Amino acid sequence: MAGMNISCAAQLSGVSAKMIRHYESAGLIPAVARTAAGYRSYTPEDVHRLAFIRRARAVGFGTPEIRQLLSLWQNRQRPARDVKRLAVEHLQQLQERIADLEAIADTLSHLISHCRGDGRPDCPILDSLAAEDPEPETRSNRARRRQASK
Amino acid sequence: MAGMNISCAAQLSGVSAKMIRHYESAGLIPAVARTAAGYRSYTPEDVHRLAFIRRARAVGFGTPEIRQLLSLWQNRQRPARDVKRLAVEHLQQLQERIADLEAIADTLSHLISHCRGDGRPDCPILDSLAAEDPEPETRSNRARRRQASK
DNA sequence: ACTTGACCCTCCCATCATGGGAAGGTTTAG
DNA sequence: CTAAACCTTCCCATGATGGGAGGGTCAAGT
Repeated sequence: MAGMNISCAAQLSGVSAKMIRHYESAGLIPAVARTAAGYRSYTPEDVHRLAFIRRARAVGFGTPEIRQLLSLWQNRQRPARDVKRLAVEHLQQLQERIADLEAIADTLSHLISHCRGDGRPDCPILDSLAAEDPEPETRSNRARRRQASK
Repeated sequence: MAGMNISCAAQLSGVSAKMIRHYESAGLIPAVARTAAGYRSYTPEDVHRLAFIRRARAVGFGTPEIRQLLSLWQNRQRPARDVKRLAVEHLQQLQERIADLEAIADTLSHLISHCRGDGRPDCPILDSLAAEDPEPETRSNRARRRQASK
């Protein structure tokens, strides 16, 4: 019945109007109904779908994964296995990113702890960045090796 | 003397030719010398600077921070304090991102552990994403609160 | 000398999620 | 009837990175 405006749908779903249009153009949500004047008109179901997307994004899923999640959600016959596999893969990616960031943070805090940080110019942080030889263990390093070993 | 080609500089510095041009247009490195034909010509110093940038990026610094690091590096009179402050701020950001990702990963692995993942369709992961009410603790949540409390 | 392959150049486009903003039409309350 | 508050589409920007097209250049082999 009462279709609502995009800004109303935005408030109810917690997704900005900007992003709602974006998701529509990205095909995450089907094109909704329009009023005579061309205004988008949302049903509560549309809003529910948008909120689903918001929550999926909040746990870090990207557009392609969300697309799959939505289709699994719609499908009453889905095997929970498929959902779980998707989630586990995503979790592994998250854990990789966390490990990468932690390695970086460790390197950095190591450097920081060796820097007196007073008014004098000598600083092991800059020294390390300027170092000729040693290539420290970094994300891009390991990513490169991962690539190479594929 | 022997200025080198961009691909040579790329190999020596570990920065792709693509990114070298990019850093130049972004102003991270001054425009280098050109041959008569317009080819960029790099000195060992240029390469050193590029490698500095690569290492700075490897510990996660972004363009603006690297800009500052480079100018501190050039400046023989810099106080180590300034370098350290930059690094500490960056480390804090890293730790925030790590905490955010860990919160997400925790939520996700919690959901996963409750999903049998067999051939049947009921799945707490989808249920949670479709949930009407409870808004789980997420990065965007806290970021929003941080914004709001500023 | 001439061809060929390996370079180099500059632009443009795409990613991913998000927002800013302009130009212009619509609706609604005063 | 007007002004505010909507709505629409389209373009641009972020940040790091790569792909590719179209076109010029250089070095080595014939």
